[in-house]
Amino acid sequence: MQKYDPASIEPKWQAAWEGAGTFEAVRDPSKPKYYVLEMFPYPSGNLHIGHVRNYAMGDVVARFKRATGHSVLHPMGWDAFGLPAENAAMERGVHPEAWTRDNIANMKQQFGLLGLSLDWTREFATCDVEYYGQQQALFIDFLEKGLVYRKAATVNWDPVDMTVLANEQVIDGKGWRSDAEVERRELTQWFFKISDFAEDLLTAIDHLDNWPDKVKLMQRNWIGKSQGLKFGFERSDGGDPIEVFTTRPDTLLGASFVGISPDHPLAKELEAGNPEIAAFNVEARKGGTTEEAMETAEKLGFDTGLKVRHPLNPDWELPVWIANFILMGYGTGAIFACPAHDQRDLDFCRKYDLPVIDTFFALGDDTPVTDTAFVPPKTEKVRFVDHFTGLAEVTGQEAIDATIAYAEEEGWGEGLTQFRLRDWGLSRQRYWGCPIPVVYCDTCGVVPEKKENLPIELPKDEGNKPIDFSVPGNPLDRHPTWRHTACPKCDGPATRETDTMDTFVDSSWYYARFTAPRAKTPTLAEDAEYWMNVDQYIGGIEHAILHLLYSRFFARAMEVCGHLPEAAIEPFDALFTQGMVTHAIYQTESADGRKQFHYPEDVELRDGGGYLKDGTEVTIIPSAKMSKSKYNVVNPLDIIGRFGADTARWFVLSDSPPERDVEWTASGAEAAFKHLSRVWSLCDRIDAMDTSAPGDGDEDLLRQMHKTIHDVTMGIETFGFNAAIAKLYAFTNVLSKSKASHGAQRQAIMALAQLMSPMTPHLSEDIWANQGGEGLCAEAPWPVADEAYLIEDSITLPIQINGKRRAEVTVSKDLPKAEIEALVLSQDAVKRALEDRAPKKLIVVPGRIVNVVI
RNA sequence: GCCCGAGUGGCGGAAUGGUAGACGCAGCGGAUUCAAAAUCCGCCGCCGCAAGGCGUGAGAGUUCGAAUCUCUCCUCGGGCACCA
Repeated sequence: MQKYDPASIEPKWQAAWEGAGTFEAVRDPSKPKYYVLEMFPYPSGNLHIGHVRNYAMGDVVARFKRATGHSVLHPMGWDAFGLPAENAAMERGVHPEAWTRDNIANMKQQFGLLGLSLDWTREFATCDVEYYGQQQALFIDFLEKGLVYRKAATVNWDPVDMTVLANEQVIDGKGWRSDAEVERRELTQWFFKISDFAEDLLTAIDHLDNWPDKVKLMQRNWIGKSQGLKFGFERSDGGDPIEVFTTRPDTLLGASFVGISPDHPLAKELEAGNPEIAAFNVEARKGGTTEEAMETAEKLGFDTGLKVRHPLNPDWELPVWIANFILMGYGTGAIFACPAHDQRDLDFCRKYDLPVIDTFFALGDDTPVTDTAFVPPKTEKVRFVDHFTGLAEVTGQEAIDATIAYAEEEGWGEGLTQFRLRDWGLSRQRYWGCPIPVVYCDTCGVVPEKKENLPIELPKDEGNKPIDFSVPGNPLDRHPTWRHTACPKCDGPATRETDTMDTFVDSSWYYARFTAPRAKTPTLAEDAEYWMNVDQYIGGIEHAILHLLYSRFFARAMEVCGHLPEAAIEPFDALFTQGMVTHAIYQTESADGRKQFHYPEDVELRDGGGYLKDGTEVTIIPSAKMSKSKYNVVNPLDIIGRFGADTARWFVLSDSPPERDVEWTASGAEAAFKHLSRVWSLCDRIDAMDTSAPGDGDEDLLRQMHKTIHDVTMGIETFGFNAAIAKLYAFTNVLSKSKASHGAQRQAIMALAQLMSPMTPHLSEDIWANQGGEGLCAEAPWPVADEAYLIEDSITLPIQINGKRRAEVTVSKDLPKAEIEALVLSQDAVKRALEDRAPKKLIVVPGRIVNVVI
């Protein structure tokens, strides 16, 4: 008897698939197409167990669709620009490109071990000049259509390193390297006009039927459509009015002060003549630019001494404050504060001792606001204290509408639809990204590069020397020659834009590029028509908002420029967001209270606890995100080396539902391997069987087989991979105990191999060949369940008494209701419970359950 | 701070209004073995000798019937625009 040996099986079948070109996507008009895409990886250099899960899922779909007669596109590429390459360059003195290319080579080799059904002929990296050159062409088209523009935006500025920081490089408000307090600073930057599509991006969500509700909700909230009032506060000193937008104009009578951002033009104007204000603004600009940092930072304010007039009462003056929690890039960069009905404003007013005026009360409760603001609900009735609209009991929405109508009538404000969605700032002051193809000319101003001059390549060095990444700042900026060029318009001397593009730009259209990866234009109409849209997109929930929204915007913008057909403006028909692979953390604490982490291989698990070799008990923190510093990272290569790729694939797909996190356990992986060995050795048994006599159990086995075909097919179609695998386990148990004939068993084994093949393709291929299957299992059509076997003649009905299961009865499937009722009432358990009384009610749900109500 | 999601045996989970705990792990008993590993067979929510009772984070509600729907609370996780 042979042993299951994945190390010999897996390379063999990988070579067979490659030789046959099984996974190359071809446009075949005779078949329905299916485009399955997993979010492409960042080439960190090493395959992570999370990758195995993500790509195993996509591969299940791809292989299943291939088997069910589709022409499948399942490509792979690399999201290769980004910060980690520059960090590596800084730390190790390697060039970002060299580092990235090495990583890609490593990861590609590791991906190869997994036996994924990928079309590698379409591979590209976003740092390939052939890719980012086309991205530059897109940028120029967008610019011509008015979809890109420049404006000032806030960045994190490290005053010591004199460099822009990514949010991730800001730790507790300080620069990660310098430890200096980060400031917010304004730079002129490029923006995509995603706000042009805000309404469409929002309403189109309604038609994304195969997206998770969770993601759709997050996108809706992100776009954040709101109706409000825009109006100006007249300044008492006669200066320009301060424009304000509010979604709660109904609380206007509770106004306490007018607040402006430290970056508001007025704040800057005041700064010039008042050193105190200048000093405050510097202080207020400290801290990161994230919404979280803004919202949780300690609230700081400065009374400018200016006054404005309340629009509803010219005699009522409000002070103007500068406040650090007001963001310039949001609305008009100025607000009116209503402390009684907004918690943030309330906190601020309590701190600076500003008045709090109640204008709403909950019905039946006139307690004035103290420490908790009362936000008037929009749809429930509340008591509106001031009666200028003539309404006493109104909903928040009615009050809002009445106030807007009043403002418009009186001519001091206008109703406005505002989106939370801000335009997408794409400029990055970094080297390792796609250069923005724009030139600045003293005579002609901002000029897009001519398309024939594309691609604008990143310089590999600093002219005469290698780029030194340890020097802060952008190497493109200090490059001796790169930025100097001729104006595309007047041919006079000009300078290039030295900012590069956000890496989100790279990933916003790669799915379209996969349809024609070698084209001399961003896309090719014929290929885009055939392959788009992505039928199934799979990736992490962490991309629920930005990447997916940007991609939806890009598809629309590309359609405007003629790079995608109109049908492809919503690029992902179905989306699946998978969970993480987690692993327990093993931790001990030293005498001084310092935490120490331990590698899983150093911990012995017994009696429900974990112990080190010297007997010390470790604390086990289950299901933690894998992190190198916590010593709980599982290397998939170790697993593949020990058990093979099929085991790794089988394990990450079993146990947990795919959208949820799965915890990696060594015992789980081992169990997966044991199971696959068991399936593999079932073949031996068959060969030893008598071939002639049909067995007694044939009917039973075939019934189970068809049920399993049905259940597993359903499971794969609905992303219930864990449930499908459970059915396969159950069927394996049935099969291994079956006394059915050789013929029936052989049929069952072939079906089992095929049903497992999306998950364990190598093993299945081997069984297929051993049992004399025709051609490759990967190219064989999917088995179809015979309906005749799925219908049971008799069914077991559970009997509930008052909703609790107390007995059961087996009846023929078309027994009339009256006879079922009689049968139920004759049951001992039912008689006992009834004690000669008649039941109050008898509910018979045909084919499901009976409930006796007493 | 704001937004979103998840809580079911010792553990991962199944069941999306109809028999709670499928399937797997761990554990227990047995077979095989000189012995062990591997393999195979069986048991396995909790309390109880049993009959029976209890049981899906907590509390309430809707329903003949709730893990599933509604409300309140608790705990954990994710996202928040320059990480990808």
